[in-house]
Amino acid sequence: MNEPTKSPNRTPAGEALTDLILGLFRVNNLTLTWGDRLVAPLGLTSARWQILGAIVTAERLQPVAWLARDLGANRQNVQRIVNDLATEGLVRFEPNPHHRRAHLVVLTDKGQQTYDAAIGLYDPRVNSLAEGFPIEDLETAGRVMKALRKKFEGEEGAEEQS
Amino acid sequence: MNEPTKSPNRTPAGEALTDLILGLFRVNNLTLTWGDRLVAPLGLTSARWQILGAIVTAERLQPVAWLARDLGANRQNVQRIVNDLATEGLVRFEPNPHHRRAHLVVLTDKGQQTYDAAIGLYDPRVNSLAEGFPIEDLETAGRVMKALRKKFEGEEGAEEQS
DNA sequence: ACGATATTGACATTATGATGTCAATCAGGT
DNA sequence: ACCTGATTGACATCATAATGTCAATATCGT
Repeated sequence: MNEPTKSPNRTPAGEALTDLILGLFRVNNLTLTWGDRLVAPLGLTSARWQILGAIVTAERLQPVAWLARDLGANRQNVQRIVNDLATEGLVRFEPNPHHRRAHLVVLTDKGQQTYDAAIGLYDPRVNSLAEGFPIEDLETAGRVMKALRKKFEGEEGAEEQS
Repeated sequence: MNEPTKSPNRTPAGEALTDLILGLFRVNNLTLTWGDRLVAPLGLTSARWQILGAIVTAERLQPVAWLARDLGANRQNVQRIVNDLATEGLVRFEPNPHHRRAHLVVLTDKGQQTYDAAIGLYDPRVNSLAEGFPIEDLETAGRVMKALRKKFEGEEGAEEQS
């Protein structure tokens, strides 16, 4: 349809990556609003749902700051959302043996049920969304994301001053 | 490292897409902050840069609302940013032969120079970021994004009431 | 045990994005 | 020419994300 962004001193791979990034921005936004609508009946949002997911998939109980790092999100925003979730009874705090202030975040029964309900809504939708894609393509795209993430996070870590 | 989100009634393709989406969220955020830092010396942000890009790559001059739709962004926010850019002399408005209020957005010389400078900073960085990737993988990932976008936008269009 | 550094939650502020409304304007049909 | 509906920019409001600061606490080295 259109040749979005041409540039003389860009390698073919750089061109392909640029195209990928621009597409990625769009899909990110579309996915978020899609997710928002999907779980809105449960009183969730994409952000809340993501945080619940981080709690569920973590191998051990974690304080808020660790969840934030897992998600690559801001500590303060995660804190705010977790506090909201606690107010609504989806999560609660447990004492942390290793830290007096940094309480551990746990799903309540209601939180677990809500999360399960979200997954229940999500699964059939993502299945149908994935239909028609060669699974290797989805996996390739996933691997590219993981590799890009590593590269970015590597660059960030390399910020040092003499 | 970990098997993020398992679920019994999810197809293998759905599982792969889920993995892709979760990775996509992260890479989106990382890319945006990466871009913000990159063009900050020019007084730009990722968002401003994207809008300048939309103006540049559009085949014809467009009013703000069209740019917003091109970007898949909110009309009002794009309007606000474009107004800011106009205040700073990066873009200006030209009369629209077909509409008295919907002025056309044009890059000023300063705007063009700023955009070129951004590209000048970006190209070498994206080239090195793309190094090590098989170009077919990047292209596959790009195609997946485009296809997903189409699916989402197709779903949205199908919202009708009797 | 002590001191230096890092982490954490609370709080405050700002920046950005999302949503709703309104009047002006335009396009299409009659 | 008129009416209807859609588009557009302006404005207002709210929700969310980002950033900075602080005191409490923990960790590490000595």
